[in-house]
Amino acid sequence: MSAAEETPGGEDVPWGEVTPEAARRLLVAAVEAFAERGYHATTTRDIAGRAGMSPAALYIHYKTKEELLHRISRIGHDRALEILRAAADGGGTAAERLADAVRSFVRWHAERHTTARVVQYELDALGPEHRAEIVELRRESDATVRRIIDEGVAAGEFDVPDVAGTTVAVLSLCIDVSRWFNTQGRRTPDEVGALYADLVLRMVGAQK
Amino acid sequence: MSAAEETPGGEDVPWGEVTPEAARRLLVAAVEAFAERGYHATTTRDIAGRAGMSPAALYIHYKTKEELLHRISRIGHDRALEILRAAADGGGTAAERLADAVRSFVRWHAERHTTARVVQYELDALGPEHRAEIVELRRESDATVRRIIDEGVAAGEFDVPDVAGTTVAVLSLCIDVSRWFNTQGRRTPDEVGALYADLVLRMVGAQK
DNA sequence: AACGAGGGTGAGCAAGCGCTTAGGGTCGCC
DNA sequence: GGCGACCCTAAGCGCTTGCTCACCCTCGTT
Repeated sequence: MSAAEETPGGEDVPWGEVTPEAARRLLVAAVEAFAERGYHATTTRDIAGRAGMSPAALYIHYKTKEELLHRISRIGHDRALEILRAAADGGGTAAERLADAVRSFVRWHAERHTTARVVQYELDALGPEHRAEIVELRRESDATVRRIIDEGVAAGEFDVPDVAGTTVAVLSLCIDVSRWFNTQGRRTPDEVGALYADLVLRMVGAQK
Repeated sequence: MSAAEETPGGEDVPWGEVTPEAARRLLVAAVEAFAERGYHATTTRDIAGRAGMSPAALYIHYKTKEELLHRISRIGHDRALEILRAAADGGGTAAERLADAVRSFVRWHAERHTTARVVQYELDALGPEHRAEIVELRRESDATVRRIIDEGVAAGEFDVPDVAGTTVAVLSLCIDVSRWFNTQGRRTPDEVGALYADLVLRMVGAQK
């Protein structure tokens, strides 16, 4: 059920669900290129070159450059939503679930910040139907976080005057990690996740 | 000293400092186009067309398309920094100054979200020297916010375990407003500014 | 009336784009 | 060992891109 396959060792293999191997190599190359230069500034020749293939090889596995972006975006959004739902459906108080959601969501946006950058910031490059499909997934992410906050308010754990606005702010804060996070930087994904979980608990007025 | 000229009536005229008028029309057209489609997806023909001119007219006023982006980015960053500094240098407690900074900074990112989107998200499209110049302005924005938080901690107003990390988070939160804010949406720039000022005060543990 | 300067245009160049097509090498399978 | 299925490539088509260039129109000045 997971969006990422696992090795016998047990760790995640990103893009493990993309087969055959040549198609996966192209997709990984596209993620890197899109993250570095943006979708429109990336050429199909560049993608194919990074995957060690000729420009024409791309079109054996994908109909268009936009289909590549869509596949990346779809898989990434599925994974992000899965992470949020796992936290929301976990046990514990609303504060614990919210902290858990933010921690794992932020960690993903930091660790996979190349993927996340494409997923979160290249939405407008998708065609209309593909964009609509992705927008729907985002709505579900929003609803998942909002539900946790709602429950925290109902339980008296949180003090939140504006649930809808706070939900947008929380998600926006987490997503933007993929823009500024740098692997060379001082903080690890775990540290950023912990910091952000703390900040978000403060935003919702959870008592420590 | 203001980055925006004023009419006799007193209200801001954005891009008022750009002359002559034809150059300003082109720049405004470029801001709209870049915000809608992104820098790389925008053609010089599109920019000139929006300004009611032929493609060649653009090159009378700007050497390259990149110079247009740089002018936009430079003016926008100057304005953003000016807003932050005005709040930081204003009177009152650290909490009042921080709330003021967030409120006006967010309001600008919401009101001028087309400009802000270009300014904040098209940094990578700049050439190396131009990018370096803009990165330096961002460092100054960061330092300005950090100073307010530092002072609040020193005065015992705030409780912030990680000042550097919290500064990044606060700026990131504000900047990302330009990505999701929609003029058609339910909230006014003022409302978002007020909400975010409240959220940020909670993040730094300011007592109400 | 002549003129020079500066802001504008129509046409188009060289390069690069997304994508297609004809064909070739390498398999497993009978 | 013959053969079709599957990947992949070299070459290139039609189009768009950023940008240029030769020319022109509209001024204020003399």
